[in-house]
Amino acid sequence: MPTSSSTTDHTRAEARRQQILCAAAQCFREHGFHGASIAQISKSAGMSAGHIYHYFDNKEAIIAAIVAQDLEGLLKLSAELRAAGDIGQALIERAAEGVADQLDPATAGLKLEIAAEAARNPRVAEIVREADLACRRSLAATLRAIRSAAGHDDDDAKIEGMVEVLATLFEGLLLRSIRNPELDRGRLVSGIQGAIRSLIEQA
Amino acid sequence: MPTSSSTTDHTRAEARRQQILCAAAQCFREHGFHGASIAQISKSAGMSAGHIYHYFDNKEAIIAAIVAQDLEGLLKLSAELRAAGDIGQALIERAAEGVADQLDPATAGLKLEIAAEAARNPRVAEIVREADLACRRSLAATLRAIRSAAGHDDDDAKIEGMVEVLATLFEGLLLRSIRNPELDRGRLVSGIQGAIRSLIEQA
DNA sequence: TATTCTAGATTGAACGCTCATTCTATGTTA
DNA sequence: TAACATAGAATGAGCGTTCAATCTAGAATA
Repeated sequence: MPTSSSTTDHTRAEARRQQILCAAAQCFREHGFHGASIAQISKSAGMSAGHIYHYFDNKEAIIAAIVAQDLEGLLKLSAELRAAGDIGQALIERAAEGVADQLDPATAGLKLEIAAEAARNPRVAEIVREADLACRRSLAATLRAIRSAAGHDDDDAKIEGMVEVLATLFEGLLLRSIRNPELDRGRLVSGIQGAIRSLIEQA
Repeated sequence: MPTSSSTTDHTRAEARRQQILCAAAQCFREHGFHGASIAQISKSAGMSAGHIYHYFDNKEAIIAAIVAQDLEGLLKLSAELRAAGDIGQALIERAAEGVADQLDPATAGLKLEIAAEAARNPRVAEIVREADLACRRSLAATLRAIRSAAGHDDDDAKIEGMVEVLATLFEGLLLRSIRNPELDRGRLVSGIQGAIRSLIEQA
């Protein structure tokens, strides 16, 4: 049964790859992309350092895979949002979850690391910008639906501006959780919700 | 004249220190805290690697000094704001400058690097959080003045919530400039100004 | 003024270590 | 047996850091 055996191999290899990515994500979170070593990652993944190179060409490829994996979650979330029934209500309700998510210091650290790396590594920048573009498109469609349901007729530029402000708001949370870890999360959630509401209800 | 000679020495040493910090900031911007080496920094500063250790105990001390220096600018800006005549108007006007500043990719990269480092390095985290606290206090006093001039009587928690939303908005810009470098800056400025206006005019 | 003294500025080589990566050899499985 | 999985040692480069040796320029001395 050659098909099944090849499938098994593929599955096993894929599992091993995932194991490396998981270990790498943890190491990157703890020490940063350049602070984490292959030795640390391999130890955390339970295999030899050399063996890592059976699955990834080099360290940068691991970084790129982590970045891509992290941004996939972002795309999935924005797609879910667009599929909701009452989109306007969903946007504000899901905002609460989204805010809580962004305020988790464990994930925030890695996301900031990714952004900082994107500022100097063109390979990472490309991945990040591609995901951002897809996310903005999805969010723009969502906002357009909300606005036209409320009787507004906006041009593209206006919608794009609203998307940027919304994105700014969400991404700022990543820094807040680190700069002020004792912040009142509940109050911040309702503050953000208020800001979103007045954003989408503006003239 | 022993006093003058000692002063000269002190000035020279301080200049040399600053020279190192300037070179380090550039290297950190280009390669990150852990990607930049002492050899690179010393070369960029025009001195030997060993000589750096006359001015700083180790690499982490350089990082800490860069962080402290970067955050000083933040504190200065928030102090200036509080000293303005019509504070409310000043806040919105200065926001334009502030947004443009945050959107400069050269500085944004270093600031994100600092935040990411703060997420895992307690020494850096302490510096960052101290500066954030001072900044929030200053901003809270500013907002309180604006609100009470407009006839609102807010409790501390409400003001703190507004401060957090404002901070979230500004800090989000650091990520936007990297994730979407072609964004329409003019439109984003007015979008942010609108959000600030409705934030400080809320019920 | 000419000479010596001195203390800080500065260098460049050297240290021990860790890095990312490669290579070789040995299991393992089908 | 053939192909893949895995380990672990080896490699050369680069790391942060130290240190003994020089340079420099002003102070003290004569």
